[in-house]
Amino acid sequence: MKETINMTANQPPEQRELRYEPQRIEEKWHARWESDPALYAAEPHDSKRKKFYVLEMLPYPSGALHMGHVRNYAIGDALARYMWMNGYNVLHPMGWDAFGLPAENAAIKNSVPPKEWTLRNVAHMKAQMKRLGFAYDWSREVTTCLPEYYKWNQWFFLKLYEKGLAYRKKSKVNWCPECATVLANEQVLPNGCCWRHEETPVQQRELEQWFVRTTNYSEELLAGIEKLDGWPEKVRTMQRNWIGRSEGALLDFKIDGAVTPGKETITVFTTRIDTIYGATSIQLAPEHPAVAELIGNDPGLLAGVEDLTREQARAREAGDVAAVEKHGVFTGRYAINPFNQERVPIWVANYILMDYGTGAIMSVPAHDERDHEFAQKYGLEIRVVILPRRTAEPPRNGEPEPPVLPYTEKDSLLINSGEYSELSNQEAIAKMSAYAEQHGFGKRTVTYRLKDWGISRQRYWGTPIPMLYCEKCGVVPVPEKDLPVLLPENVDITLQGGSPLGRVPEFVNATCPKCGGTARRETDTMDTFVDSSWYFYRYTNAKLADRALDTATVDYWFPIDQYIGGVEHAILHLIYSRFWTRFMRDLGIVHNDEPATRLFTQGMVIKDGAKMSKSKGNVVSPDDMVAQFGADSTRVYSLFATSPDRELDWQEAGVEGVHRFLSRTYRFVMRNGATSRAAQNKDGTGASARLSAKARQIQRKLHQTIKRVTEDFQGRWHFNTSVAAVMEFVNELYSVEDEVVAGKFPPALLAEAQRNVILLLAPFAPYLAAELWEYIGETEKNLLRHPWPAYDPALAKEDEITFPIQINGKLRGHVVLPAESAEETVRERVLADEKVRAAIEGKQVVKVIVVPGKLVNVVVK
RNA sequence: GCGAAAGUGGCGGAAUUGGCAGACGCACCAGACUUAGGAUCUGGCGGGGAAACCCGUGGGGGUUCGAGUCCCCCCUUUCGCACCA
Repeated sequence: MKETINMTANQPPEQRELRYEPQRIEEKWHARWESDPALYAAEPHDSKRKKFYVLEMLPYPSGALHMGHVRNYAIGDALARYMWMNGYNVLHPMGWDAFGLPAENAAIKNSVPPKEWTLRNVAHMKAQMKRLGFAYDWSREVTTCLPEYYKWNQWFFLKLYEKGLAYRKKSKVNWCPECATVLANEQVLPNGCCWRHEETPVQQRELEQWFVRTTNYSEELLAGIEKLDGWPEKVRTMQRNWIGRSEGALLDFKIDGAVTPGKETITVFTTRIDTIYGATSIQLAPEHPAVAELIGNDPGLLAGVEDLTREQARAREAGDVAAVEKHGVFTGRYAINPFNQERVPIWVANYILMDYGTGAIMSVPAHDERDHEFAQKYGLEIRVVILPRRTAEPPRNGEPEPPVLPYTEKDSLLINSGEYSELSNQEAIAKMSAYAEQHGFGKRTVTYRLKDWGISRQRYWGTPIPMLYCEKCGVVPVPEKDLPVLLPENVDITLQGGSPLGRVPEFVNATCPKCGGTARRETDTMDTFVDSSWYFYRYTNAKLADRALDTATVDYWFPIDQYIGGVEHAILHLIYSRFWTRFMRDLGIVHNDEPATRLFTQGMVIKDGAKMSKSKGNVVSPDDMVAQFGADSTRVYSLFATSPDRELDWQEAGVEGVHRFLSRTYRFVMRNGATSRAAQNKDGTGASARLSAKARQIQRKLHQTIKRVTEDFQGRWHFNTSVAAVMEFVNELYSVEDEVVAGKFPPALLAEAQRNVILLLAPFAPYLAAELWEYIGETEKNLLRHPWPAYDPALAKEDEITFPIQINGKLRGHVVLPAESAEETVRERVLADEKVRAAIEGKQVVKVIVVPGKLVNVVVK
């Protein structure tokens, strides 16, 4: 007999208690957990236990958590709790990426000081996180906008400067008019727009800025990617592309005819020196310095080049650079190919970029698609100089033109290349490079796409760059003892007129520490990506006052065992962090090369097929979900809807479904937990011989469930199937509830089943788990200190197997046999089966395929 | 254009090694209990067919006793890269 659950208030109290009320349960436990801050604290670094550092990317305190955050933290929290239960000393911290533009924009709009606005948001979001039940060690909280943190940004900057890794230069920089500040290359989207303002094209400005020499580590950052086998291949590829290494040679072409002394040559960069006999022109970027020299004052040519410059700029803004039609202007001048002394025309073309290589190329139309397109358009000669060995024959007249291919295969062969003909492409590159070096017109080189990191920002809400400009001594660093350079408060923030700090005389006017004379303070602040490049080290000892970090503590915790965040940081944050780790290693304060051994990038949360956004009106607020269904349901749904690496389409009905499942679990334990409590004998596993078939089935299913959930944690993190497995088991428990109520079910097994359901749910639904754990009378109050359940493979094993029987590969029936049946027995039993005999009547059995434990296929003719 | 991932019921998704396609959940349908049901419980639920059966994992070929899974060709979607010389 089943009890009826009634929602109305006039029901007997014992029935009302069966109603799952997440608000009541979660508020109760929330209060208890609040009063015990040590609950989720990691042990100190001299702990003998094995450590596990699980980290989720710290949020920007924009005002409120969104579902993407919830999902990210639900994944990390499940893992952290699982590792705790597996006996690890777990570090699971959280902090705030608290400097940045939105605070300033809010200040302008609502006249709230950025600090106030930020800290208020931090307080609110922290409360949200706690309400969601995430198990963070708040004693290690890091807030990057506080002097106790940014002081160390400044200290690191001084070290960068000291080591020659920070320098100041005037150069063209990316300027976002909307942000009213400079952006690093990494912060410009592929379409040439700002990473924050996805539709605002970035402009170029000439400014004097601080740069960090990330390129000193280009080679190492690239090589290191190979060892990061715990990172998604996608992220590794993106980083490889971003660093963009290419090996090649610089070659000087002499300009034919009269030129200004000192400007006699044009240097090209090529990765294919072996094709130089096929070079039939030189192509310059419109902004190449030699252009003025070559075209002089010719008004037609000047106008032509101007057009090319404009086309390039327009293409960059349109974001579809490769699709722009190639276009060029012949300068009327020639250069000399240093290998065969041939005169080749010099052109200016819109497809040549000034900021890669040297801004000049040798054009080989037969072996480069772009050059080919250009040459065809302007009727330039296309000369084949390399072919695969098998077809190493020049094309004859009347034959179709050979395909334009780069031909880099080992068995390729040069033709029409003087003394280098008959060499393979690799041999030719080696010999020709050596020849060029010997004769002083070229050298081997490696080019990278990665540029130095421009970190100056003309904004207020960031770390002040600790530098002074003295009239006498020039650039002078702030002495370490004077750190931090405090960010002044009550600053008038506008988007006009450069850095807001420049308008604060008390800040700007300083004394030179070298000569005691008057000095001017640097008024730019640091890119906020500096803050996030090393914050995870600070967690290991967040309160340390005299140093950025303690090396011994970092050595214990690092590298991070599992880093979890969005793929949108694949380049920006994750390249800067990798750089910063190496910089700190070379300072001798850390000993790891990489910050994190494993990286997991979770999928986006979308709704109705689109990214959640205010403008689309499809934003789901975590607060609403918690109010309606509770934190546990919200969290479990975010894991159950799909696997964590995939895009998640938020469906409220799905949250309801999860809520229903948790209710069912709650009700089952509330009804039957007392039996459990009474069962003092907790060894439910030993008595299998005496169990009824039904009880044995529950026991088997229990062990299978533990196995499935455990394997999901150890493998692919498909928590959707973990949750499904527990659902199946709870359904199974319901199927024997009649027996349970009638007292016919073994109490020890029932107790074991309920205990393990709670333990299996603990990483996903911590509130419900705590409530039920207490209810069944468990004494170890902190579930995280309770060992993760182990399964017994023998008990998980099926005694009997229902073999699917196929005839010629089509399913025709089933035969139930003991699991251990010998192949021969299976064959006999199957062929003796009535249905099988009927189906093969009058046919010849060719063979019988028995797949042990799986299925049987009878092949007949 | 190049590269990667994906394509399975009305929907979200299961099915690590080739072995019962559609677990689990949502929605839907029927029933039970109810004054009531947006609660709960029971059952059903890929398509066709009265049934036996037949068809079914984007499309087309192939390998195999057996293919969602492996191979070849094509289509679509998403993401990343994109005059990088």
